[in-house]
Parts: sequence; C-alpha cells; structure tokens
Amino acid sequence: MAVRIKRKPKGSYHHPDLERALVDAALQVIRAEGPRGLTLRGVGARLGVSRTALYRHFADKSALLARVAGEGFRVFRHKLQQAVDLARAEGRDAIEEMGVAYVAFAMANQAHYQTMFGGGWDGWEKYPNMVAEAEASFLVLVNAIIEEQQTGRMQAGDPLPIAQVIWSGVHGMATLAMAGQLKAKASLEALVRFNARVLREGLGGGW
Amino acid sequence: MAVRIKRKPKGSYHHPDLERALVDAALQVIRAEGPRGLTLRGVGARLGVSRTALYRHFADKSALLARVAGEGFRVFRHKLQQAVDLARAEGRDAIEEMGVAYVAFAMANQAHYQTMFGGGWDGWEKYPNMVAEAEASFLVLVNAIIEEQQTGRMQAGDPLPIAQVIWSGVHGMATLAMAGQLKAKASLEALVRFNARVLREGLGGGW
DNA sequence: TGCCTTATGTTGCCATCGTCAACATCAGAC
DNA sequence: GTCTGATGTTGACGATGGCAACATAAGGCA
Repeated sequence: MAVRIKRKPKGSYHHPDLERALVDAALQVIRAEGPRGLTLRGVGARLGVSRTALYRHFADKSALLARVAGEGFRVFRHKLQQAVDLARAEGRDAIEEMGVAYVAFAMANQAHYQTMFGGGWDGWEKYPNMVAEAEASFLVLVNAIIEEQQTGRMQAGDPLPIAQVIWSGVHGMATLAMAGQLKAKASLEALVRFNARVLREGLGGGW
Repeated sequence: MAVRIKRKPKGSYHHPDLERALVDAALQVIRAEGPRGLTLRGVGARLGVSRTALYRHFADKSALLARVAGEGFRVFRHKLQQAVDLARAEGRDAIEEMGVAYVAFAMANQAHYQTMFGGGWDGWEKYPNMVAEAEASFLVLVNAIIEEQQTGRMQAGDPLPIAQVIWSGVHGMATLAMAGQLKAKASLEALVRFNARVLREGLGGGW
C-alpha cells in the first residue's frame, strides 16, 4: 500500500503538518533507497518544500532518522505483542511465534529495521526516549518468558539472560539474512522455528 | 601495539608500498573514529600523499573498505580456528570456546567487525572474494559441528542449519552488545557461555 | 648512454551533501 | 489592525567522493 505523500497546497506558504510529512517521506525514501540514500534535499523536494525546512522541526538529520527509528519501534513492539497474544489464544508456542514475527518484521522492513538498530543516527545516548522504545519492545519478550516460567514451560531463574539469548538469536538471524549471509535450503521461517525449538529444548524443564 | 604508519620518504615521489599502507591507515582511522569517520582525504593526508592517490590502487572508497573487511575476515577466521583447536587440546567444549572467541573478537575490534558485516561498502555481490572470506570463517564452525556430530556429542543431521543457528546467536549477541543493548548483570562472556550451554542442551543427544 | 612506455602520484575542478545565517512570510494574540 | 513568534526560503560555506588532465618516476630497449 503506497503511503500518500502530503504535498503542501500550491501557493500556500505553510505546510499543514510538515513534521508528520517529513517523517513519512523520510521513511519512504529509506524504504526505496536504503538509509544511506536519505538526503535532506531529497526529502524536502519530495514534499515540495525547501531543503532546510526540516530544521524548524528537527535538530538535524540524525534527529529525523532517530524519529523514524522510534516510530519503527512502536510498530515493532505492537507486532511482537500481537504474535504473543495470538499464539496464546491458539495454544501455540508464544516464544516461537514471537521469533517468527520478529524476523518477518525485519525482512519486510529491512531498511527501517537497520535504521532502528543503529543505522545512521548519532547513538542511543543522544536520544534517551529511543532507548525507552527499544526497551519496551524487549519487555514484550521478557514478559512472555516470565509467563512461560510461571506455567512451568520454561526453567525458573532470572528472565533477563534468557531474554537476551533469545533476542540475540532472532536479531542475529535477521541481520545475517538481510546481508544475504543465510543461504537457507529451507525457508527462513523454518530456520527461525528450528532455532526456537532448539532454545526451548535447552531452556526447558530440567536444567 | 600501534601499527606504524609508513610515510613516504620526503622528496621521493613514489611510495614504497602505498597499497599496503592505505589499508593499514584506513583500518587505523576506522578503529579511531568508526567506519563513518573514514575519509579519502584523511587517509591520504595521514600517509603524506594526495587525496586521489588511492585511485591507482582501489576502484573507489567502497573497494578500500571491502579490502579492509576482507583482511578482517582472515584474522577472524584464524582466531576462531585457534579457539577450536585449543579447546580440543584441552578437552573443553569447542563450540562454546569458539563462541567466546567470536564475541571477544567483535568487541575488541568493533569498528572492524562492523566494517566486515556490511559497514560502508557497496554489497557482497560486488566483491565475490569477500563472500569467500566470510564463508571460510563460517566453515570453521561447520567443521567443528561435524566433528561434534561424529563424536556423538551433537545430534546428527544437516550441520548447516545448526551452524546458522549458532552463528546467528553469537553474531546477534555481538552486534547488540556493541550497540549497548545488552546491559548484562554478569559479564558478556558469561552470557555467551550461557547461550552456548543452552544451545548445546537443545542440540544434544535425543532430539 | 638515451629514449620511450607504463605505472604511479598530483592538481584543478565539479556536483552533492549537511548546516548556518539572514531574510521572507504567515498566523494568531492583543 | 498591528505586532510578534513560528515557519519556510535563499545564499553561502566547508567537507566529501570522484573525474580528467597533467607531472613524474621506473624500467626495458636501443
């Protein structure tokens, strides 16, 4: 589904909602040409606006990228939560389904995912609310693990390292797949499920 | 150990081995200021050479980056193999020790590692020998797995997906740790070992 | 020895980029 | 109806990657 570009009405000086439009346009460019293809002049032109207009809404290019990343995290977290909820409702393995949803999101939004995880902008310390967004996504996993532990389907103990191991697995799989480093005979989803099952086996009852 | 910068002798026109010096200098800059900090003018100046001198030895900036990445892979592969061999000699878990060596390399050479895995240069399809280098590193893992299987310490079956799962885990752990996303209570190495043990448990005998 | 070809390094130049400062224009409060 | 702050524009600057034309070195061949 193509995102509509909100151009400003001809002749009008002020844009109805330039900040919103800038984020959308930036994401569009990133999708089309990758994070490195994003240029302030380009995104300005796309909106029929001058190259420096965005400085009224963002401190610099990095801030715009960070904003795009932040919105990505919100969608991301929602997808993960959705997968967990659906799996629970259908009596399936919540962790496994979350893993599938994780990698599916990354592959369907490669450039966006790259932007989320350190692509282009200046670093987490400069955007503390970005850290919060990322942590909220991570929390979906942690909570799912805690629930697994409570129902006895996963070993007890600090859920943090367990979550980190699982997160690392799917994150690594996603980034390697994006880099074309995983020539799977079977599908990528099959590999994700295999990974999930190995981890579940290793994290199961008697540890 | 600081790598000596080979400056060309004053007054001499030709550099003794500019190609080699360029790669070294580029790596030095990358280490100091990250892959994004690398500038052709900068690396030239560092060698007392004009900004376009490197075009006699590399097609463009991307090619220089790719070369740096390639040399990284060679060292990387060696480190991994070393860890496997040492573990075998000492009767320790070869896969676990390889994982530790993997993440240790990544953390000790963060910018270099980032450069190896897609940082800055144009893409694997443009540098086929880079793919070969990466695959050679991956093969160290695959071979280690095959040997584990032969001694019955790991489930039989296609070693490829097993290797991909393990690789994804350590790669993900390394990249997340570099991004500061893994606030570990314990050390990173402890997390790597935990990961290895969970995977071994899941990949063990009765599957 | 002297020339000539090729490899190697340099200089001048260009388009593009992010960003700042100064200016223009709009919209809403009084 | 005016004034003020918010928003958008234009012009400029320094830095960057890269190309083309030129300069110089090195080595083979006479």
